[in-house]
Amino acid sequence: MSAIPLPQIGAQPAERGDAARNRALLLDAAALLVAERGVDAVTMDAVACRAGVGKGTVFRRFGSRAGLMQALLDHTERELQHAFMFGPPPLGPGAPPIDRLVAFGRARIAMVEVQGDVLRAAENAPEFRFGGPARSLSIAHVISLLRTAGVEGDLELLASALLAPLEASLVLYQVRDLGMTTERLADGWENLARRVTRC
Amino acid sequence: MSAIPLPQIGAQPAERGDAARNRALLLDAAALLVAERGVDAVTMDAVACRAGVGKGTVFRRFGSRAGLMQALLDHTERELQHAFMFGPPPLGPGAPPIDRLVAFGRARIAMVEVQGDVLRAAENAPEFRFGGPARSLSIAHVISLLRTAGVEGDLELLASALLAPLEASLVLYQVRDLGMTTERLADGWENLARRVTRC
DNA sequence: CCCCTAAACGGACCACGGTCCACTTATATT
DNA sequence: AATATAAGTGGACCGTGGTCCGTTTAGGGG
Repeated sequence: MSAIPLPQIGAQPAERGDAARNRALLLDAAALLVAERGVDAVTMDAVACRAGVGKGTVFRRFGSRAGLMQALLDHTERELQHAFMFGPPPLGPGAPPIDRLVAFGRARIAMVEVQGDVLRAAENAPEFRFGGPARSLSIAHVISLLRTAGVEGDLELLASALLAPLEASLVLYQVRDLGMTTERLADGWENLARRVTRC
Repeated sequence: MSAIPLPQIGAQPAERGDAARNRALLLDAAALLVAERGVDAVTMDAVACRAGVGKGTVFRRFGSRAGLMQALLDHTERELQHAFMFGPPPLGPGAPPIDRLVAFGRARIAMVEVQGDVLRAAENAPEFRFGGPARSLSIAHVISLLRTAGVEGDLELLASALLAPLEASLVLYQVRDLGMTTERLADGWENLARRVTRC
């Protein structure tokens, strides 16, 4: 009897070559569809067809439409994360926490401005929406900033409350249906953040 | 040539008798389904069947599933509106604006506690979600309270930001998936409201 | 009482998200 | 190279929300 394989510890058994290739193919197809026909055209069938694979494969790789959208955002999301963790001030370390917080809010609104539709589509995931890794990191970051700023109280809830008005669906509604500018939204959020962290 | 009918001015041409009867039938059926089998069992087909009408009728009356849910909430929603407009303090007029604001937040969280599922299902309406009458009234109310409290700045955005963390989907996630108690949420929201209106 | 018309009706139909499972294939082991 | 097996694949299938349109009916005016 040989030893149990145990390929990696603490990681999934690694993805098979064809699987990885198909993932890339699917992401390309999806991105292309978004670019040329809008997010509504990103149908699971359409993506599958365009990538030349079966529909089942799309679901196997991404779990759901929202999961696919999430994957589509992954790059941008990581960039933002990297920026506020290691990048230059005021977003990254080095600036006063409140300035970093404000910069963070502005960055997210800017992200909605450019990726709004995909972002909103990704929010339709009962499981990912609030518990996903991106969101969790954001929450943790905001909590940390609040703590550093000396804010007291239930920081977890305060962070949630600060993040809530940055949800893509709300921001898009305010911009597209109410005609608010993103500058106004950003200023409004800064106002909120400063009020919350004041005293 | 006779005068133009003009049944009502400023109102829709009035609903036909059978239409009104069917609306009631459908609402009953939907409420019953919610009560005995949960909100997920409230399928448009199921409601139609149970009410003894065709599916098309459900859509004609309520526009969409979210619209039906909205209608299901109408009574409770009106009650809350009445309470904060005409009811006793601290929710109604007579108490200091900040106390009224806090009471309002608590009331909404309580509403989520009891009608959460329906509320969340009603939120899935691209058009109703933020622009619906209930939401508009809430916004207006909060704006008015903020103004009375002497808060300055972009009150519309501030009100939005205060309402955002009260969204049913978020509250339900915090309660059911994170195990937070509604008391904690209510206290957290009070904390937020007081910080925002402070100074 | 009849007739006319706008409103309401119903259910066939469609598109899409998601599931399932019999079949194929990559890769590790020998 | 042969084999074993877990992973991957594809597309038929399903339920549901939503649309469409030919038919029915309420109810007011003559």
